[in-house]
Formats: sequence, structure tokens, C-alpha cells
Amino acid sequence: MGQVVAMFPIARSPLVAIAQCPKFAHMFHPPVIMVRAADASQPLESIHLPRTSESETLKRIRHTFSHVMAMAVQRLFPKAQVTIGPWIDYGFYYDFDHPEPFTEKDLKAIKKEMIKIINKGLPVVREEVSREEAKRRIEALGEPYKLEILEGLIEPITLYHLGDEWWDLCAGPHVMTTKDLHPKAFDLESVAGAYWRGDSNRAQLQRIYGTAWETPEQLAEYQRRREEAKRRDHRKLGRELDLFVFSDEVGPGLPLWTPKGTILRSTLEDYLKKVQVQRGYQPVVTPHVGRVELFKISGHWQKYQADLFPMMGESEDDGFVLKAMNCPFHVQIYKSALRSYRELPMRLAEFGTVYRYEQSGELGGLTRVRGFTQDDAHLFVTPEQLDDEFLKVVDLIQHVLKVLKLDGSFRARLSFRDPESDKYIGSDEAWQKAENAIRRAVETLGMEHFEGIGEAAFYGPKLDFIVRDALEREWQLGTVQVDYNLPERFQLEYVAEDGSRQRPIMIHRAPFGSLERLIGILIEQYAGDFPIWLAPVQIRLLPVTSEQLGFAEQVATQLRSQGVRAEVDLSGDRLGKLIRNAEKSKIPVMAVVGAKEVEANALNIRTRTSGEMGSIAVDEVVARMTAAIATYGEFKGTDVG
RNA sequence: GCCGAUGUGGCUCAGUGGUAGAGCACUCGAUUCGUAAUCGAGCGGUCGCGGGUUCAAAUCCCGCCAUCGGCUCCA
Repeated sequence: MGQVVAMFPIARSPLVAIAQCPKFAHMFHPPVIMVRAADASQPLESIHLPRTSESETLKRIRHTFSHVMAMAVQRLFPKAQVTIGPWIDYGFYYDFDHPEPFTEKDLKAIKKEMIKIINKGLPVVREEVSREEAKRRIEALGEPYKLEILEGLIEPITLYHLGDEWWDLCAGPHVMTTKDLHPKAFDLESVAGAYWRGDSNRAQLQRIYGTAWETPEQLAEYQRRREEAKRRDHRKLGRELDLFVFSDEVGPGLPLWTPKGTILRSTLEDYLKKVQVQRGYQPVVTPHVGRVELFKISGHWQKYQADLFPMMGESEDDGFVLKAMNCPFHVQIYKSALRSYRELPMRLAEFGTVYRYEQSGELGGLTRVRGFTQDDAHLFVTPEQLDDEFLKVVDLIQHVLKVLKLDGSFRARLSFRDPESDKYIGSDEAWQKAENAIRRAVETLGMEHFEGIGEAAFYGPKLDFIVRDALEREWQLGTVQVDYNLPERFQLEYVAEDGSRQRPIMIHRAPFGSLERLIGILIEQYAGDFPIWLAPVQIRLLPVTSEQLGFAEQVATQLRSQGVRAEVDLSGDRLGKLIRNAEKSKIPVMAVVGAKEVEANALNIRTRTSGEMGSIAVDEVVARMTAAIATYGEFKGTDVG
């Protein structure tokens, strides 16, 4: 970053002289850092689509596009007030205050107007002004939002002009002229509501999203990948592969798990339960409902009452609520006896289903639901054990992510409290200790991470594991939280070696986070092609004619007896159709059974990953299937005849 | 919760004021077939729900519900 690379023209223009116009040279912003334009001749698959942060050129291009869009909007809609318009990962947006909603048609007109502006080749000129001068000019325009922006700016205050017609308060940088923007390498994507300053108490503006690239080829590839991403959307695949459904009759955000989806769920659960037993966790089970009082002590009631399903009962004193978290229940198990330091660390684990009345606008597929299952555990530890236990939890999460092949696609976030906010409980000292513990762990592991200020839970800081879905939206999966506050609130104790009563520290942790969300993400990561150990149907037997049905049933029974999820296609269709259906259902292993196979007590194997593998003895297939399942691997083997 | 768009058989979609359509799926029949769709017939929808306008509403208007794209929120 920051280094000036080979001077190749951006976009179409041949060589653009940096200071084209000596007269205004001093007003031009720093030279555009030019990079090699993408080679149109290279195959689409290899076209790299950089995020804005990767490319100085794209920063300028996308940012200037947002200005050009704002100018176009104000030309077409004089009532529109402009606010802010930054670049984003793959494009830009601009927020407008406008009395009428922008429509699809408006977007087309705006795009046309933008092309006009680009083709005019307006110079982009930077001007430094005093605060007073900026204020004077904004007032002349009558743009109250700009005035508010100005108040927050630090010197020097700079304006960017597009020709002599339009300007915006902006720190830049930009390209030098609108000719540096390619009129066929951008598109306007959508219009959406967005609150001014991100504050839901303030005006709601209209945000227009656009995408912009150096070349039309990149734009085409970007759009192609968006389409591809839609094909792997878990909501679409969930229906196609018959994994889960939603029902208006049951209610929004309440998934119903079909038999195939339930296999996914329970396989994941069984896997994690096994790993947790190996690591000294003790399974517990707690009810779905509990007294309001419990949540008052924890602080959740005061904090999240509006997000709980309504209370059952006459008053808060004898009322019950559906649980929205498991911690207060696990705490009660801890409290059910006087604990000795010898019992610690105590690791109580439960696949606990919780219910949260999420805002209606938040619901979507499996990533945000109102009823979901946490792979929750609470660890009660002494201060001396804290660091070690935290590291062990992180190791567990990393192990799990690796088996699920999600390692390499997550980002680790240190989620700390916002010192400006008063939504947290507990002493500064407790918070400091907890934050330090998390920092120590991340340092010890040398884990790459970023910090999220204001992302902490109200009772403690977190280390979160964040992944992207097919459409590049980020979701929190796993989490580890250090908590000094709930032990205090619930008056937890243990008897120390010296006989004194001490307070344990709690670690809240969930490697999957929510089973529902994890499965949604996995569907998209795998595009529905689950590894064999997770696949709802692991092998389907395809009889060439009805003559082979009996043999196929017999082999399926043998496979099932060894724990393999096998089924026989009974449809009576021709082989081509059977293959097609199995492929569409993304069944990892297909076994063609014809007269030759019955004769040889063999199966003709075809896998989704390797295609036809030839005829393999039945016993051998059973062995390879069970091996693939046991090792979380694939169906392996050399082709046999 | 807010802004906007969308809602037609199980699925994907056509139909914009005048008697609800197609493909796939499903059922039945014929075909016994070797690596991504055999042929034919049949079944299936109070057009999201509730009001209104009209001689007449899937189609126009209003309200609600749900979904989608964002914003806000996310223990």
C-alpha cells in the first residue's frame, strides 16, 4: 500500500499527464496512483475483483463515482439534499434527503445522467477553504446536512469540484477528471432507507448503492459472481435440498427442520458433543422457561425485556419467560452445591434452544431467527485458571472451524465496550481485567484480529469469530466471553485451598454460536455439497432396471448396518434420469447397480467430486464409506476396473 | 421497528379489468433401459389475508401479514 506502482493508464485513457493544465496544477489533488488495467483477454475465472481497500485507484474511482451520482441526482431532482457518499467494498453509495422515494426508473435516469457527466470529462478540482468560507458557501446552497457535517470536520477543510457546476465537502482523494471513470464499468444497484448519522431517532434518508470498476470486464465478472452467489443462497438451497422450511402458520423466524436437515443438525451436535467430552465438558440440560427473577438478577430483563417473548403470569414476581440465553440456568446448577476449588474449572455444556423476539426487519433465512439453538457452555474458573482455559476454548473453536473447513474464511474480532456508552454493567476494574485476559490470549496465539469498539456484551468483552455469507454479509458465529459480572450478581463462590470463599470467573463460549446460523453459512460455503460425514444422504443406489432392485436394497441394508446413510432410488426411471436427480440433490456418492454389478457383487461408483470411478466390490465400498465418515474426509480410492 | 420492492398450484414463472396458464414435481399407464431429463394421460390454484371501487378484480384503491434489499438492533 502507498507505493506508487507502474504507470499504466487507468480505464481507457492512454497516458494521462498528471498536470494537464498548469494553470490549475496547484489546485489538483495528489497524482492518481495508476495501476495496470485488467487485461480483457484473460479468462473470466482469473479476474481478480479487488475490494476498494486493496487499491488506491479504486478508492479514487469509487469515491468519484459517488460524487458524480450525487451531482446527477441533484440535476434531476433539485429538491434532493446531499449528505454523505463514501466508497464501500465493491462500490459506493450516497445518502439523499428527498421527499419522494426513488424508483427503479429514477435509477435508470440517474445512470444516464451520470454517463453524460463522465463523458463531459469534467475536471475534479480540490480546493482548500477556511471554515467560514465553507459555511458561507453551504448556506448559499441551503444544505443543512452539509452544515452539520462541517461542524465535525477538522482543518484543513477541502472541497472537491466537478467542473464548475457541483461541489461537495470531501477529504478525497479522487480521480483527476470524470474521464478517468469508465461509463460502462459501473451500475446502480439498489435504493434503501438509511438513517442520518446511523441514528434511528433521526431522519431516514434514501441511500442509492452502486458498484464501480476499472473495466467493463470487471463489472461483468462482478455481476456474474453476484448471480452465482444467489444460486448458493442457503434459503434457496435449503428448499431445493429439502433441509428446512418456514411456515406462515408457525410464524416468522421459526424454522422447521425436515428429516434431511435434522440429520445435519444432529450430526453437528453429535460431533461437538464428542469433542467436548474429550475436553472435559459436562453436558447439562435445562428448561426452556424460567422465572423473571432469574433474568432480573442477570440484568437481561432490564436490558432486553422488549426482545423477549411476552411474560406468562400475573406479575413480574411470579412471571415466567421463555429463555433467551442459557447462562442463568447454568449458574443455578453451579450454585446447587458448595463448590470446591478442586471442582474447577467446571465446564457445563448444553445445546440450549433460546427464543428472542427479533425485530421483524431483521429476520432472514437461518442467519437471523427467533428460535435457535446455541452450542452453549459456561466455564467456572479460578483467576489462576482463566488464561489457560481461555486458550483451550480458542483452541477448541479453531479445531472445530478446521474440521468444518471454515478456517481461513473467518475474521477474529476483539469486541470491547464503548467507553462513551452507559449500557454496560460492572466495575471498570472488572472490565479491564476481562479485556486484558482476551488480549493476552490473542497475543499468545499470535492470532490475526481486529477490534470492535462497542461490540461487547453488556456484561463483558468477547472474542468473536466472524464469517461471510455468499452475498458477502458478515455474521458472528463462534464467541468466547470473559465475565466477572454475572458471578458477582449471582454471588457465586468456591472454597479455596486456604478455606476462604472466593469468586469464580465465568467464560461464556459457543463455537458454532447458533446451530441455525452455522448451517446457513455451511450450506453457502459448500454450495450444498456437504462432505460425506455431514451429507443427509451419503450414498444412493441407482438400479439400471427393476431387475436389480432386490440387490440394491440388500446392499443398502448392509451399508446402513455400518452406519452409512444409504438409500435406493425406487422411481423406475432410466439411469440418466436417476443420475441427474442424484446430482441435483447433491448426493456425494452414487452407486450404479446393473446386471454386471449384481454378478460381481460390486457397485459402479460415481462421485460428485471425481465422477465415474468404475466398479468396486461392495465390501470395499462399505469400507471406504465408513472411512470417509470417520475421518471427515472424502470417498477415496483408485479406480478399479 | 423504519424506508423501498415483491407475493399466482409443492417448485420456477407467464398472465394488467371480462370463464386462471406453462414447465418441473406428483399419480396412473406404456417402456426394462448403463452415467445429467423415455413417451402418453391425469390430478392439482377461493391468484398472501381482509375490506373497498366496478355490471365484472389475480389485475385498480386502502389496511394487515409474509418475503426480499438496506438501515437500526443483535445477550
